[in-house]
This record gives sequence, C-alpha cells and structure tokens, in this order.
Amino acid sequence: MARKTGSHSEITGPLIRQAAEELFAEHGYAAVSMRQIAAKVGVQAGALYNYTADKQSLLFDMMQAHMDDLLAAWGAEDKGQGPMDALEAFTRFHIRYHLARPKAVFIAYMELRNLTPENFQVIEDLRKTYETHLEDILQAGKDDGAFTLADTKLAAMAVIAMLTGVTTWYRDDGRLTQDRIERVYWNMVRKAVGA
Amino acid sequence: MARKTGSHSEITGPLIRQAAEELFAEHGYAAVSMRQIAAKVGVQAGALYNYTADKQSLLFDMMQAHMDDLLAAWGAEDKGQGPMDALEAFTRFHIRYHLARPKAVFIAYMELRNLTPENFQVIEDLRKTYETHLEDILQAGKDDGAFTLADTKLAAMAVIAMLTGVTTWYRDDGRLTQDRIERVYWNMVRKAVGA
DNA sequence: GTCTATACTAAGATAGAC
DNA sequence: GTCTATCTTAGTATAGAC
Repeated sequence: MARKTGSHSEITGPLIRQAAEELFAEHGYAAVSMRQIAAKVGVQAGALYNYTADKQSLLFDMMQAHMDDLLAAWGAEDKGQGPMDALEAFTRFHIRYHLARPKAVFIAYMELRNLTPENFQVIEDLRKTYETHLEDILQAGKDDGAFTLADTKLAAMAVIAMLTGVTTWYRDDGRLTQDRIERVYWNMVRKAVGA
Repeated sequence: MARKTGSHSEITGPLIRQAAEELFAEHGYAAVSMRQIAAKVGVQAGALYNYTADKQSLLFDMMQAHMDDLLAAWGAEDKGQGPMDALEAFTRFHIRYHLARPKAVFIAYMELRNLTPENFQVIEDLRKTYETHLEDILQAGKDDGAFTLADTKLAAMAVIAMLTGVTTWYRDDGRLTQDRIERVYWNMVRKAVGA
C-alpha cells in the first residue's frame, strides 16, 4: 500500500473518501484518527490536508453526497400510477438503495451528532425532505381512500424505521434474496397502512 | 458542582454512572473524555478510578444493566391470554419502556461497536434473547392461525425496528401522548401481522 | 503532491500526599 | 476517597524540504 512521492491528485482524493467511509462505518467518526485514514490510503497524515480542510469536512461532504444521491435516485424512480404503486415503489426503492450502500447509510444515521450545528442542519433538512416524500404518498392514499391511517406522520415514521431496520441484519450471504425481502416487507407495509 | 474532599462512596458511584450515561448519549462514547465525566460529577479525573476499572467498564456495565433490566421488566409483564394479547403487551411494553429511558436505549443501540469483542458478545446475546421473545410470540400466533406471516424472523425484525424508531422522534412535549402512540402503533403492528 | 518533522493539545491512567 | 501532579501516548493540524 505504500505510495511513492509524486502526482496523484485524480486518484488520491477518492481513495481518501473511500477509506474514511470504511473507517467511519466500522469504528465511528470520533474513534477514527486522520493517521488511520492516511495509513489506509498509503500516504502520510499531512497529505490528507491537500484534499480536505479538516476531519469534519470529510464527514460532512460524504453525508451530504449520500443524501443528495438518495434524493436524486428517488426522483428518477418510476412511481407507477397512484398512491398504491408509489408506496410499493418507495418500499422497494428504500430497501434496495440502502442495502446497496450499507456504509454510507450507517454513517448517515450514526454520525449526525458529530456534525457541527450548521452542518447538522443541512443534513437534517435533506433527511426531512426524503421523509416528506413518503408522507405525501401516504396522505394521498388516505385522501383517496386507498389507505386506512390513524396518523399519517406516525405511519411515515413507522414505515421508514421498519424499512431502514433491514440494514441492521441483512447479509449478502444470508438466507434471503433482496427481492424476497422486498416482497415480504411490501406485504407488511401494505397491510400496515390498511391497503 | 465542586465537591470538598471527603467520603462519598455511596453517592459518587451512581453520580458517575449517571454523568457518563448523559455524556455518552449526547456526544458518543468515543467523543467523551474521563475528564469531562469527572467535571460533570464535580471530582478530578483520577477519582473516577475508585469506581470503575476503566472507561470501557463504564460503558459495558451500563449497557449490561440496561439489557438485564429490560429482560427482567418484560419477564414481569402481564402478557394476557394467547399470542394476540402477548403481541399487544409486547408492543405497548416496548414503546413504554424505551421512551422512559431514552439515553440508555440510545447508548445500547449506538455504542455496540465501541465494546471490546468479549463485552460485545455478552450484550449481543442479551439483545438476541429479547428478540427471541417477540419471535416466539409471532411463531405461536402463526401456528394457531391468529397471524398471517410470510416469515416470522423478518416480521420480528420489522416490528422491533418499527417500535424502536419511536425513540428517534418522540418528544415529551410533542403533539401525541404516549398512550395514543401505543394505540396507533399497536394498530399498525396488528394489521402488519395479519391479525 | 507528498514527505518528514513538529507544534500544540488532550487523551487514559497511575502515584503519592492529605 | 479525593486531590494534585505526572507519565505516556496519541490526536489534529501546519511548516518547509523535495
């Protein structure tokens, strides 16, 4: 892994972000040192500061990129016709998207408190935007009689928590395929919202 | 908060545990120093070591105590008659118990990776035991036809994630009472398991 | 752009006085 | 049982050579 002195600007930057993501996901932001990140990339600690202002920026930038990607991906998703289709699309999308990038997801949930207040607010707004997309689907379904819901906001929180929970136990070599998991969860979500 | 030199063995110990719990919950285990804990209690850092072997023990002891309490409380709970009653009891118990101790719950979920491997295994076993209690209820209900479940283990994971999610948004001064939340969630759980 | 070297700060933990 | 003082290690970040 040792690198010779030289010019690597196009490659070192992404390597640093990747190393930081892996280490933050495994040990937590506060427990990871800049020296550890540098060692994983194969440079000295000082070299990191050619690519990031400080450790905080490393965390914030990756969380912001993750949330931007998530919102863009959901925006590009085919949502079918009506609230029922949209809820199924959301359920499957959320599981699929989250299982595909477990480290970024884990960091986004675990490291909120290690953001500076200003950075936290940016991420929190993005997270809230995503939640609102689900809430809007549920509200539309309640309005047109497709869903039976006592409380739309509570239902949105419940569904997101249920779906995100998959990331805590899913293993690539586990007994269930992703499609099977999507279908079982969609069945539970569908029934939970009274559809 | 400054304390005079003297004998405080009955009171300082609990104060340390409480201060550590509050600081770990707010900033995370790795981000909290022994000096911070000592300052919150009103003693010098060195004095902490009369009550705990090291920082790791502080974390492990509080997590183990939390899991022991959780299992004991569920054991003492009235579970009614049959799987349907038991599932409602579990749903309400889980929400009620978790909302009553948000800091301990938060730490139990967030700081698993900061335990040593041996300590992690102890906590993981306790957590698994708790999950199995729910799984047993769901399996009993599936066996006697009360519930319709494609996959009992998945359903148990889904229900626990959904219920625990309440702790991420609940506020004591929020728009909903705890009883209202319990009822709304019980309705969603009941429908999700096809009861 | 990366290196070595280092300034500066703070961490966990311990020793010995009171 | 707690204090002050300190050992030892390690952290973030920067300066200047190559």
